[in-house]
Amino acid sequence: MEHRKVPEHEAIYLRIREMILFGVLVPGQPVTIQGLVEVLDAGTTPVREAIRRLTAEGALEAKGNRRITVPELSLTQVEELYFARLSIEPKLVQIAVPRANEELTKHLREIDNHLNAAISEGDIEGYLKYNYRFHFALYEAAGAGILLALAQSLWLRAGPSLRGVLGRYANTIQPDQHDITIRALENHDAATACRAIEDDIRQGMDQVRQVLIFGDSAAQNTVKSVLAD
Amino acid sequence: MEHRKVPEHEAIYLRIREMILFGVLVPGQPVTIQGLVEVLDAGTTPVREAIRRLTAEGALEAKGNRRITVPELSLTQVEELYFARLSIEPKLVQIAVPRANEELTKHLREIDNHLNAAISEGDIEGYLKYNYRFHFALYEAAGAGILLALAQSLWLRAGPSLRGVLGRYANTIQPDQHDITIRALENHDAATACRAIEDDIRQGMDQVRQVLIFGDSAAQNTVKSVLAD
DNA sequence: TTCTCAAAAATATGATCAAATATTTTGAAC
DNA sequence: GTTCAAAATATTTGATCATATTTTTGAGAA
Repeated sequence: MEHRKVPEHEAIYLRIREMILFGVLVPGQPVTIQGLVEVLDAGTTPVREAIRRLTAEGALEAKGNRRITVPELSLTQVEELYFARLSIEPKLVQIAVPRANEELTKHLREIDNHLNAAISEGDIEGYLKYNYRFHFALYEAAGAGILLALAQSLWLRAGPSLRGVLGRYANTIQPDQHDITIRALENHDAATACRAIEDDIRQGMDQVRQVLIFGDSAAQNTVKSVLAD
Repeated sequence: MEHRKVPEHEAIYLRIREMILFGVLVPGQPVTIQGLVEVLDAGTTPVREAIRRLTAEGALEAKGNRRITVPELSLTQVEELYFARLSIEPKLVQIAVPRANEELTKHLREIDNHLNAAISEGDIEGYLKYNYRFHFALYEAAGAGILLALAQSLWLRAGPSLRGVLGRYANTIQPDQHDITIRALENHDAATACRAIEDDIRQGMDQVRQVLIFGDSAAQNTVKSVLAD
């Protein structure tokens, strides 16, 4: 049995990463090395290395004065992410479609069921996790490591802010795009799959954008108006 | 005098980064922490942190067995970079054009002069450095930090392989696109500037691609045929 | 306010331990 | 006696930790 021992710095990296992706650490929150050392009961060196990695990925932000925080997105940064996600993620889907097999669609359906369950239970964290898993199970199928890494970085950047709005407007979540995506995969219909993922990205990013432009009160209405179309 | 001291790990990061970008470290080359500690005359912790950062950026590759190398690009990876660079970098130019002022174009012209001098002297390293500076002086003018970080990562990934081919075919370098770009900036002509950068990216990446497909002997001819168009 | 200084946090060093690779040794078969 | 491969050993490198040093912050005094 090949049980490769995962180095501490790798394990710590993954733990902090999840804390960022799934809402334990929120935008603007200061992150101290010492603090993480205590919370995670780890040594300073592994925590330090994990933080450097996450900073390089844009999941954390190194302020000038040796302070580190979870980034708060500005409006222009949201626009950048909007553009970048729409450039990279549909491409991953396009590559993945011809490589998709029944195993993949079955797996995606499983994840999507968990996702829907989480939504109906109002389980935000569950929603975030299964949504993440859905997208990256799909993206990984493309076998395109560089684009995948870019997508990972983009999710790490968008994740915390996305969580912020979803936490407030969980009821407006529209998982329909996932169904469409899976069906398109089964039909080897790349164009439809790409469009579904594009729409999925737009839905999420639009909410973040609306909150930034109009403040908290706006996102709800915006989403409702989209639903009414 | 406010001389904020740059932390060792930051300085080391920058040094290793340059070694990767400008050809001291070549694709496939194993990189050891201990080795860098000796070469750079540094402590293990700063080197370690710098390596984690560079690994996250794709400038280095962590093999399973705790080994680290400068990545060798596969053909599919080159295609990924091709696509990603063409997605991100022209967008940065598009954003930069309306923000460009005389100071910027003057600076770019300066860099471009150095670049041309380096080419006529057959100074590969100089070429690489000024080419890098040209692109990122332009990209930075966009004021789009996230897209800029993505572009940086893409250059770190493409750089070593690009150097490999340029080192062999320095005489085929076509810096014309830079002239076109600067003039387009002066005319606030975003479309032309974007197209020039696209062509610039294509020229470089095509050479890498050709070498990967047909081996060393092919790139020269391919470039010539492009010139003959 | 501005300055000083102590506490807290980040940074960096070097030592120690563990893991992986490289080298040598061993021993059986031919 | 030679060859080859497996075992044993040595060496290199990576991972982590404890500790010392430096930097920053922020409270309180001038």
